[in-house]
Amino acid sequence: MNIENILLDSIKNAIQDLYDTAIESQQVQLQKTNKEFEGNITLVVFPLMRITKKKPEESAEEIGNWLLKNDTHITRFNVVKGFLNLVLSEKLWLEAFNEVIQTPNYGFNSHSTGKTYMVEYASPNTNKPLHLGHLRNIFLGYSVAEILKANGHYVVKTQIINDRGIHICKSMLAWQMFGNGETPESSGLKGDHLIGKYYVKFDKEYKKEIAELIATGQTSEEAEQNAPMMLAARAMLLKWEAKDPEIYALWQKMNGWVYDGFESTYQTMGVDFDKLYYESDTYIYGKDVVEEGLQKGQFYQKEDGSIWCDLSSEKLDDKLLLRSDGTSVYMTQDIGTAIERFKDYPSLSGLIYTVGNEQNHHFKVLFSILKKLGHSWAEECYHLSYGMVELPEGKMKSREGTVVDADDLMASVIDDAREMTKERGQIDSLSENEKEDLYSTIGLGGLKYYLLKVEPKSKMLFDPKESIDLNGNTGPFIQYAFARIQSILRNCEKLPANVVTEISINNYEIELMQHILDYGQVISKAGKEYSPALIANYIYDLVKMYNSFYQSVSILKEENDDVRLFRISLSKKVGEIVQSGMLLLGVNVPNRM
RNA sequence: GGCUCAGUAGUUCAACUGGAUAGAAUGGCAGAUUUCGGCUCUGUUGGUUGGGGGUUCGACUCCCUCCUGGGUCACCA
Repeated sequence: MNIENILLDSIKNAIQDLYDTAIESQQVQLQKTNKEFEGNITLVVFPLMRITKKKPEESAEEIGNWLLKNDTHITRFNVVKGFLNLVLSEKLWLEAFNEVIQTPNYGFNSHSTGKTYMVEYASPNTNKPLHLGHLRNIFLGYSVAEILKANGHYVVKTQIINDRGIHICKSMLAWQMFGNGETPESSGLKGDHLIGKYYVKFDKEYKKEIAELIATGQTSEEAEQNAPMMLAARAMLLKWEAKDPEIYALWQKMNGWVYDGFESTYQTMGVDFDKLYYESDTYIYGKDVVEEGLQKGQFYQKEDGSIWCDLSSEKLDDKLLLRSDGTSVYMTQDIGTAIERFKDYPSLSGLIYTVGNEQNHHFKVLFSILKKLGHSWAEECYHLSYGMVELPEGKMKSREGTVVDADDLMASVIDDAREMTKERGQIDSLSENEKEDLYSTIGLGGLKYYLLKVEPKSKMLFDPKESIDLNGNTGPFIQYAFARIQSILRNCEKLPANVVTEISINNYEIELMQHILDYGQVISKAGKEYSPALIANYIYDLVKMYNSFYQSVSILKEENDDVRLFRISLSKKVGEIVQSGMLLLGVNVPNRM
């Protein structure tokens, strides 16, 4: 049962009857009634003025009277300017609510769309540990994958690991020169942190060398090119490409350390992947596709032999795909990798790339080229572009050491949660293990929620103090509401399958039910717009409404049996939605805290 | 310079894609209750939506033009 659809039909009938005109559903504008007026749903009559040929107030009055007479669901109405505010019967709300509590997986699309999407996120370089920017990326990608599943799609979660190139060689070289055989075991450092340490070391020594060369009279560009460290790193890259056994073994060993480190970070984060791609495999992809495109006339060749794609029809500059020496560029591999993924997963409908907004242009070009190559699925590729995370003191800069490390940050929010929960929590009955789980549920929940509640595409400010705050629009605030509901459910009698629909209910309850009825639409919209923020804000509103309701009535002590059971059922349903919605964000909710 | 995205209470974010007097949170101030878990709730304070013009019943939203700040535009990865 969809209340808006019921109203829609009634309104169409009203227009037919009153003005002898058939109208389309799109011409009927319904919205929630503003708080300051009485009513649940409001019809905006301005767009209908052409049909009624009367003043807005008059038209609204006429339609309102017709509805009152002919639709038993409408109990009252009032008109404010061009807005017709309708009050629906309590019974209608309760009937709709009964339907909600009988629907399994309420809000989720229960029948499969048959479509499969691949969501790519994380995609780190293997020369340093993850940082705050990765956290936003990974939480976003993971959440969008969950939201797509809730919409009935199949999802393959993936990442492409940038495991080759000059940056790795820098770490390898520094380790060879200064490492004395240090390992994660011998140093006690996480593998990714160990490698990161040598990447920094490289940079330091390299700068020293540059300074020395400049002192001998070289320009800074010359010095950057000629510094022995850089020459050695380049030489190492060439050896790697030639699969030199010694270098290759070193590369495998050091990457192995990094993967172990990443794995442990992902585990703490609570995210996973279905399929991994490595750049050391994928960097060769794409060349043949480009050659083939040239044959078919989709691309063109310049006199020097370089191959280009003409994108003037898309109002984009032409894009280089193969250099004159025949080597490939980033775009080449991205084209090849996309096509390869469709070979690996023939049922794929589209790809979602979770990548920062500095690559907006890159993906625009990528999708245009894929379309030009005749891949219809290019239409369903999407760049999930997100804004930079900034700190109160400005941007994160690795050179200035202001990068917030992912492992450190997570450990610190969990510590904070421990402190606060010890002071205020009601957790004496929990075992030590359960307590530790709880601290990470709260700490990480706060962090994830904080990073996801902002619209992905806008840049955001990260204030460490605020991220695990307990008040306001925060994860722990929502978790607390859930824990309180669970406390009620522990102390109540068994609930019947249905709620009695002849009881009298108040505005808090109607507002809550109305909001609950929106859940499915919110999930669907969040899926279409790839926006976890919509889910976060929806849950927050739900919890605020519930808290007001909780404060204003008594639930377990209500004497009327039917009303009490209704209020408990309502609480239970709110709890379930909070839990399922938060899980879409990758956030757990605790039974006690 | 070309293209592109953004600019909303002191601060951090919303605004159902053109709808009512632009909403929350936080901060400040003033209250509630001793309960079904106070990590709660209710008031109040705070805005020329960067400036200016236009489109219409109606603009944060669409168009034009300035101002400010990002990003991007490599035979770099």
